[in-house]
Amino acid sequence: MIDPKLLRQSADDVASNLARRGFEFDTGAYLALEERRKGLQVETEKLQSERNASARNIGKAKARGEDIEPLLAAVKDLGDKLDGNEAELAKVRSELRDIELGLPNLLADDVPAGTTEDDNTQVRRWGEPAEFGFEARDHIELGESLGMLDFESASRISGARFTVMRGSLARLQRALIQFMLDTHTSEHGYEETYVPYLVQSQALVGTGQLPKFEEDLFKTASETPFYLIPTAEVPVTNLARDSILDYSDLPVRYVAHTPCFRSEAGSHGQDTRGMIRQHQFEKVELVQFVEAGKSDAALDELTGHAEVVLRRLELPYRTVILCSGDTGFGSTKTYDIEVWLPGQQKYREISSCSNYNDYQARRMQARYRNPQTGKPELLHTLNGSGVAAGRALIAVMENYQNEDGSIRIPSVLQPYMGGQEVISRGS
RNA sequence: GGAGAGAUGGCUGAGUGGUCGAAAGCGCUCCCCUGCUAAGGGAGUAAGGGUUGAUAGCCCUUCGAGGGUUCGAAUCCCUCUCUCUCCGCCA
Repeated sequence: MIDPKLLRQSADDVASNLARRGFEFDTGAYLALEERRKGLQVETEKLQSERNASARNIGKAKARGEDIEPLLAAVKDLGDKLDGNEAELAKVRSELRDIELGLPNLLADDVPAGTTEDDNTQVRRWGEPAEFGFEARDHIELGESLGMLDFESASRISGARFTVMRGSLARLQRALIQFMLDTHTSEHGYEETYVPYLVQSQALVGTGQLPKFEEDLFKTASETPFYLIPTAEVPVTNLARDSILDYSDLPVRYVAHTPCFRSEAGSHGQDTRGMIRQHQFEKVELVQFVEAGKSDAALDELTGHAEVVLRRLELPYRTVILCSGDTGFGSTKTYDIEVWLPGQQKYREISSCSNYNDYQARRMQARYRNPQTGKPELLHTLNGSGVAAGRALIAVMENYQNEDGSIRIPSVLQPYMGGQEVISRGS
């Protein structure tokens, strides 16, 4: 959520920033509603103040043993008037809130202009795509010929966009997850967390998926519905919800491995083959809470933490900064890390690292105490994939393939594979 | 699933219709005293919001959540959620 004070005072500045995303903010309608809110609130609070004063007087008079009937008569109409005002105010406030929750975050100044992902710009590149002396296969072909990737069974069980993995390949994904968690906890200072995979709507409002993107989520049919998390960002970031962190605890760094569930509504026809785009996938997520003013540096640092994983795995990648039109709803600035996939001859997203500034923190009242002023201030929240395990698995398969269809295991993963060096049919 | 108890400020914990946003203790901050790995004295110390040039005043809201009764509710009534204890069941 954008600071409502800023919206009131500088609505046009906000609108022109949001226009960079292609988002249209109707400032006139907002400000008119805001004027009504102001009038109603002042009026309502005045009435509340009157009610409180007279209630106190009645109490005192009663204590003195005086006749309170005249006093009661005097406040007779106050209650009804107040009820009406309060109801109207609540309505206006909720309309304002609906608008505010529907506004994306302000973009950072250095986000490049653009409309689609084609306008994202590369900020660095690492490694060189390997030359194979044969035609590189994609992960589907590799996995199926190894007998370890089974889309047929998956579709029989759950339909499209699911995967069944077997044997060493299933283990390899687990190895990747373990390796990533260990790297982030022991080298990058993250605390490992285990969090719920089912959350209530308020948590998703806090991180920004709701109310706007409900169609992307899976929802249970229970009486109070649960949503399946689309990313660990949701439960992990909500750890700071409604709390005031000690300054000395900052920066807070959490890492979590969770499955992620996405309906992929609206992406019909995209990546229908293979396990690039699934309803369920594994991801290791990095989350940071930092003090205001330190989130820019933290984003660079967090992105670097994700990149370390790919370097250790010796997977060629490039890092791009998302353009204004491609930056996510709540993000002020996002770096995507794209890994080289020989089977597609393309760089594909494997991590997305974003600075949310105080946008999520305001939605969930996540604060820290400023030691200078002693007052609570909104945290800045960041998150990024460190990295998506399913896609990392694809990247390893395709980049480490041999001509005979076997797959070498990256050396950093071998300890997690009981020393195994190659995955071949039957092993 | 059954029975019972509870939910109050950073923490512990009083408070059962009328200056209660809330005693006391702990913690924390500042000051004084003391001059030393201590103790003592004093003051302050919830959050959110509105108004405003203002982090000055003033005002509003909040004692798990949501309703209700009342001139007035932390206190009474209803619903819900959560926590704890015991029993049952269970990975």
